[in-house]
Amino acid sequence: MPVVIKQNNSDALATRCTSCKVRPYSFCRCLKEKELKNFAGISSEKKFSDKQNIFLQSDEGKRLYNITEGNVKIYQLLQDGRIQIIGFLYPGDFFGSYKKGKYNYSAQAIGDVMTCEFNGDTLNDHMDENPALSRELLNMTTNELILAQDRIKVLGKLTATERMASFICNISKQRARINWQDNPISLPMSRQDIADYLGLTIATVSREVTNLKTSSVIKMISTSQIYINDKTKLTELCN
Amino acid sequence: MPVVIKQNNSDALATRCTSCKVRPYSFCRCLKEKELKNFAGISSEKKFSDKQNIFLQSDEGKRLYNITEGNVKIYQLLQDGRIQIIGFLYPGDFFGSYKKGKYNYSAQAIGDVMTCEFNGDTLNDHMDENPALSRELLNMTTNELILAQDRIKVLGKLTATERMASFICNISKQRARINWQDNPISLPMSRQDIADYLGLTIATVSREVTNLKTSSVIKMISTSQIYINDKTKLTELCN
DNA sequence: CGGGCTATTGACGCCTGTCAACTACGGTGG
DNA sequence: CCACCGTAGTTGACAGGCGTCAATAGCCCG
Repeated sequence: MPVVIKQNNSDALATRCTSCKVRPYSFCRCLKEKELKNFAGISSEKKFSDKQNIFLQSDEGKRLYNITEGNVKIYQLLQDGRIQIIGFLYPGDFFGSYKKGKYNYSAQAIGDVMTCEFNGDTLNDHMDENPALSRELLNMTTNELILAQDRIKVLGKLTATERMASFICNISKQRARINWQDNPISLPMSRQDIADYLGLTIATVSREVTNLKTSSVIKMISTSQIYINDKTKLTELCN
Repeated sequence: MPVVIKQNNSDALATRCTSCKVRPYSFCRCLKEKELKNFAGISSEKKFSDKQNIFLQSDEGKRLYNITEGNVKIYQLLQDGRIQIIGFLYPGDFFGSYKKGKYNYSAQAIGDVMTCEFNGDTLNDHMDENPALSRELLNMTTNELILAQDRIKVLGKLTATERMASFICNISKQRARINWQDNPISLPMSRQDIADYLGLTIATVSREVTNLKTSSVIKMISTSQIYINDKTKLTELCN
């Protein structure tokens, strides 16, 4: 079970949102300082540990989560057990649903994860009162849609080499966006996760990493630490 | 060049939105009757003919289009000419962008198309005045995102047979959603378009259609008219 | 009836999947 | 501190699904 970290007592509420490190990157950045304490009151911090499911696609529920620390994968399962990872999510990203019905994917923690959990109904009420909130959610959902459309192109047309190259490129860009080190980069997810994300197999992913090493486009600091030697060449490989 | 059909004179404005057949399926359904005339004033009807580009990915612009008649494909081009069709759009769907910068895809008419064109700035202003509008756009964008995520699964994990089956299923469902005949169904797009949509080649698409015919899951009325004989079997093939 | 485009079908090859063996690494216990 | 073990990643051999290319068939329209 997820762990509720702090009770919503007044002290905690006063500082939780105002001191939140990911606020500049999450949808709550649209709120004014004075609204934050109130907003903290409608959310609760929840912690998840490695490989713990945050929710399943089959769950009935309307909860929205904001990642404050760690990484999350969202995925869909096919009947026969095949898995497709829809996306990797990072601090500042949100996921879940504020509508009734089943979720469109399952969500699982990669390593330790800290989240802000919102009830969909409560969030909807807030949107009614504060139009800026729905505008910001519209903005961020539109950005998500753009990312999803780019992924459609990757999975529909790119070769294994191109998929791997664009994966590394995109991780690096994402790190830069939230002001983290963008080279070298650490990969929090396993090779199997990368394969399930790129529509490949673990063997192919491994081979492509080896190829990138051999052509010295990248250098492996460790299994999960990549240093990009030649950004130009990497970008070319992305097509 | 696109053809502007009606000048925004007062008579046309009074009836254009109120008599619009796709309004129950498009984002403007959130507007009240009395707001419609005003809303008609910020849009203009534009017509496009077969294979005409509505905009290119490289265009600078912020225009949003609502389809009132016909079908549109949105697609991305790779450097070397490979094409990935991101989606087929139908009456009631919207596309384009209300933010500054380049579009995320190109849009092209499939057959004759009638649209409502909005200027992004004007639409943004309207969202400021009318929060219901941004809520509705949020709803519809969220639905788009769900469709895109399902497509990620299709392109990442499904076999050619499964892709073809789910394509036919989805078209049928889409027709039902806007209260059109859902069996038999007409396919407005070419085999090449279907291939570029499903991440396959025209040869494979053709072979899969033949397989579905041979196993009498479907029957071809003409090249572009499919009758679904066995919906259960078709659904099973989708996984 | 003929020309041109689109769709179908066949032959063949390649990219990536499958399966399995091997290697690297990290944690645990003696 | 090191031997042991389990998990994760790499690599090789082989196979198969889908792409490529080309020939044929079907269809629309003049």
